Amino acid sequence: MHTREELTEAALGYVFAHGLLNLSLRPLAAAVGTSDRMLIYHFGSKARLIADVLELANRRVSEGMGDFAATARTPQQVVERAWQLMTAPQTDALARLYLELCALSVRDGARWAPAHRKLREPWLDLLHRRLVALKVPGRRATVLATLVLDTLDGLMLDRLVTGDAARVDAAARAFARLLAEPR
Amino acid sequence: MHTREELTEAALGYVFAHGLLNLSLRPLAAAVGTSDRMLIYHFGSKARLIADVLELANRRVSEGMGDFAATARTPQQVVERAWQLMTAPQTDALARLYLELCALSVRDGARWAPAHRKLREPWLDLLHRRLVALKVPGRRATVLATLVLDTLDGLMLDRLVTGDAARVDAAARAFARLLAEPR
DNA sequence: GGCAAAGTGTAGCGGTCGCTACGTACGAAG
DNA sequence: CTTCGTACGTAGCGACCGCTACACTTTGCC
Repeated sequence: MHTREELTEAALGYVFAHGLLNLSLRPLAAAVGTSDRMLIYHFGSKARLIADVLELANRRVSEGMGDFAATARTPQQVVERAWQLMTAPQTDALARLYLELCALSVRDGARWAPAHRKLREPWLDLLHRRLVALKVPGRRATVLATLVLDTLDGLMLDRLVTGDAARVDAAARAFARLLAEPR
Repeated sequence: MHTREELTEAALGYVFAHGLLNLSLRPLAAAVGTSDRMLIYHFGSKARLIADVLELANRRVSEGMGDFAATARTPQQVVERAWQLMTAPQTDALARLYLELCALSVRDGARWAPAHRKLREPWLDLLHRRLVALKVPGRRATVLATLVLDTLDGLMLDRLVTGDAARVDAAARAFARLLAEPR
C-alpha cells in the first residue's frame, strides 16, 4: 500500500542515486517495490512523476540550506560557508542532480530550464540577501551573487567530474580570498 | 560514396546540433545521407563512432583556440580574452557539447570523464602557460588556472541555460576585475 | 575475363521504452 | 447483499534501439 507521497519520496532517492538521464520506469518501480503500471496509475505519466520528484527535491534544497551564511561577516566568509555546504556529503546527490539539470537545460531548455531555475533560485536569493546585509551596494550585490553562484557551480562541476577535491578546494579558497579585497 | 572521415565530419555537425544525449544512429544516418547499417559498417559500433566524433571535436578545440591570450598583459586581460572567445558564436556548439560531457561524466565518469578531460586540457594548459608568462608564481598559477577555467565554465553554463547574456557578461567582467588587484 | 574484397540495400532480431486494455480483489456505501 | 470506486497484477501494444544476417552490386587487381 504505497501512497503517492511515499512513492515520490522513494523515487527521489532513486533519482539521487541513478540520475534523471535514462531514467526508466521499470527499474525505478522495482527499486521502490512497485510496478511501472502502478507508477503510471498514481502519477498519470512519467513527466508528472519527474515533476513531483523535482518539486520534492526543491523543498529539500530550501530546508537543507538553512541560513548557512548567517554568521558570515565578509563576502569572503559567505563564499567559504557556501562552499562548505555545497561540498558537504549530504549535498552531494543534490549537486549531481542540479548539474544534470544544467546539461538537460542546455539541450532542451523549454522542458528543463524551469526546474533548473527553481533549484537555483534559493541559493541565489540567499547569497544576494546576505551580500546586501553586508552592505554591498545593490547593483553590485546582484552581479556578485551571480558571479559567486556561477563560480561555485563551476568548481562543483570540476570536483564531481575529476574527484580531485584538494585541487578544487584550493581554487575555492583562492576565490574567497579574491573577495576579501575591496573593489 | 562516403568515407569514414567525411562521415565523422558530418556526424560532428549533427552532434553539435542535437547533442550526445539520446543520440541514435538512424536519425543521425538520415541526416548525413546514409543508413545506420553503413554507420556500423564504417565505425564498427556506436561507441567507436562517438569516440571518433569527440576526437575530431578535440582537434577543433585546439585549432579554434589559437593563442587567444597572446597579447594579454595582465590576468584580468587573460580572463577577458578567454571569455570573449568562449562566448563567440562559433564556440557555442562546442561549449554545449563540453557541458553535456560534464553532466555525463558526473553520472558515468568511467565512460565519459576521459573525453571531458581531453576537451578541457587545451584550455587549462593555455591559461596556465599564459599566467606563468605573466610572472604569476608557479603554485599560484596552477590554482588560478583551475579557478579561472571553472569560473568561466560556471558562467558559460548560466549563460547557455538562462540565455541572459547581459547579466552573465557583467558577472564575467566583475570576475576579471577581481583579478586586476594583486593578491 | 576471373575473382576476391569492399560497399550497400533489405529485412529483421532481441531488447527496452512509455503506456494501456482488461480482469479482479476488496472495502465502504446504499 | 448488492453496488461501485479504488487498488493492483498480467499481458501486451507499437515504437524505437543497436546491431546483424544475407544477398547483391561494384570495384580493383591478376
